[in-house]
Amino acid sequence: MKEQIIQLIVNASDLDTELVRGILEIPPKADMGDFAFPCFQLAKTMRKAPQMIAAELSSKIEKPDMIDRIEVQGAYINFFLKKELYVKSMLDAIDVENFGSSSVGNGKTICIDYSSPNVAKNFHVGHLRTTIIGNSLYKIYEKLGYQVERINHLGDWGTQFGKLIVAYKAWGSKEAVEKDGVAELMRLYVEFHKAAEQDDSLNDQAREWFHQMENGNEEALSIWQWFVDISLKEYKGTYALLGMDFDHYLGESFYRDKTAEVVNQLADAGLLQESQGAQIVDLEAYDMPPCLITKKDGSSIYATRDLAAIFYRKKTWNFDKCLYVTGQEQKLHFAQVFKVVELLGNDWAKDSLVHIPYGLVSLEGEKLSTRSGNIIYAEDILLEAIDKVKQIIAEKNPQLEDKEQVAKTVGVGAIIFHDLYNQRIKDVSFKWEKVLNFDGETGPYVQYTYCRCASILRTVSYDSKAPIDYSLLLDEEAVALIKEINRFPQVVLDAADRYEPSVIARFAMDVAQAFSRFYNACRVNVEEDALRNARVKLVSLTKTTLKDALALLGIDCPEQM
RNA sequence: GUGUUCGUAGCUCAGCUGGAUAGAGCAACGGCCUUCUAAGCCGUGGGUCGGGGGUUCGAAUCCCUUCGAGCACGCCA
Repeated sequence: MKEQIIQLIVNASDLDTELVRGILEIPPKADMGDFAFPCFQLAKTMRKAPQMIAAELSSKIEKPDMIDRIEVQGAYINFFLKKELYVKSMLDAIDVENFGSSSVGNGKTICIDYSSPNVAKNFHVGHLRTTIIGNSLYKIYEKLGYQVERINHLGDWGTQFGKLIVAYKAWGSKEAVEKDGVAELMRLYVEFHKAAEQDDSLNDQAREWFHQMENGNEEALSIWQWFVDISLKEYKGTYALLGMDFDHYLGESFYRDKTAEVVNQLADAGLLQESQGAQIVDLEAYDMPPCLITKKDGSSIYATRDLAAIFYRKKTWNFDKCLYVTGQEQKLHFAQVFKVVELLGNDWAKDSLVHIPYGLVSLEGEKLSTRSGNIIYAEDILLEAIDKVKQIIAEKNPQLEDKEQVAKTVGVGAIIFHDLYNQRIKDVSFKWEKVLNFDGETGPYVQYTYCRCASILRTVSYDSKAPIDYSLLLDEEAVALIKEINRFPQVVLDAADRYEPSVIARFAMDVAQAFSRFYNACRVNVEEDALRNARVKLVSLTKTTLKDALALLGIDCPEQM
């Protein structure tokens, strides 16, 4: 219908079709019409007051049957469509099976590097963000037809393992590590740092053990592997709770035999310079500090391993894009690494390597830090949320079946939604009372709305094959809901373009709010068959849209709660 | 110091590829459960869009400047 209006204006004005398409907009409020054509920017070329242009242009437009009326308000020409036809055209355009899907990504591959926790360290609120954002981007791109490779680039290599081995040998035991897992490894790590402050020789021992690891020392590697396995087991428990998974666990250790080639390439290309004993790539020409490639002792650093990973991924999956979901504090690091890739003659680096930063998580205004005890584990948050949901169920819906499963779906959904509802770049101040609030703009609200839809479809009898009389869906609330739902395909594309899951979360909220208004204003279970069938159709469409939208965030919907 | 991100209602945030009286939620107050789940709906109050310039017919939105906050800036990742 938009196209038809564009055509009407073009016919009446001799304006360029694309120009008209660009100007035509949807008014901020329903009582201003369904489409609006502001004439301000035509004033310059037509050398007339915009109000006059609007008046003259509107008088030249031949009003077809689909339009109820055309009104001029100032410089705006407002088009009011015949609601019945508009509603029908919107609903007909929706292919329920593939609503929101697209083929724009067909034949293209996207690698997403996310979550990537540091092995032997606890999985806290901050890690939750990259995991949840990355997972949502995966769902969004999959919806658009892309082949997506989910990569967990574990921090499983480096000097810290030398430290851990020293600490384990000095103060640890097999039993304690097996019993307490990552928590015990963290304790050993902290213990090491305390002791190293007094005795610097411990640092030398640690470096020596890491050196042994790099040289393939069996004892060192078997302890390291054990620590990795223990950590991974815990992380996978958290992933399972979140309902998330990866296609590849390829940590930094995977690239340890692939960094030498990168260094050689850089040397051959004449990009390496020695500086204070280290090897660097100078990036002054690009207004950036130098990128450190090898330390003065010759060993590789994270930039080197990131470079090796990029080339490995390009070779293995020939990605069209490779996304990095990490904190915004790493912005400079990725800018440097991407530039180095480009300087090696890889033109694709410019468009296909993308850092997706997110804001810092603080705890009640204070920085997260293990040492001061300012730390909250991801799993604890999820379990607290689930527990809170159980309490609410006991209070509001004690006869509910499947209480455990519902509590998990709603509790985890609340945490994920809370994390994705705002723009990812915003810093987050973690507050329990916010996270555990399930009223208003929250995941449980959207899920609750979904349950209301499900409940109607369960209890109301209707004929799913009966033809729908669209003239019965003209209540203000119904039209508003249909307009909202209709945005879904564009919303998914916008979210992908901006790498911004919050766009989807906001959309889910808008649909849920529009439905709640419809629900309160329009009863579905009415006597008249035709009206009941029409409204059920809308409820059913709302239900699948909410489910699909939440699925793009990584959130499930219970049928009852 | 340099770079970068952010600054919108008491709080948390939408809106930012320029357009009609700046929108939600939370908190406060007042209504709505004998009919589809009240984790809901309706209403009231609450804003110099950090400040100042500029571009424009039009700026929360673009540019400059200034103030404030976070983050980064070589051998951690």
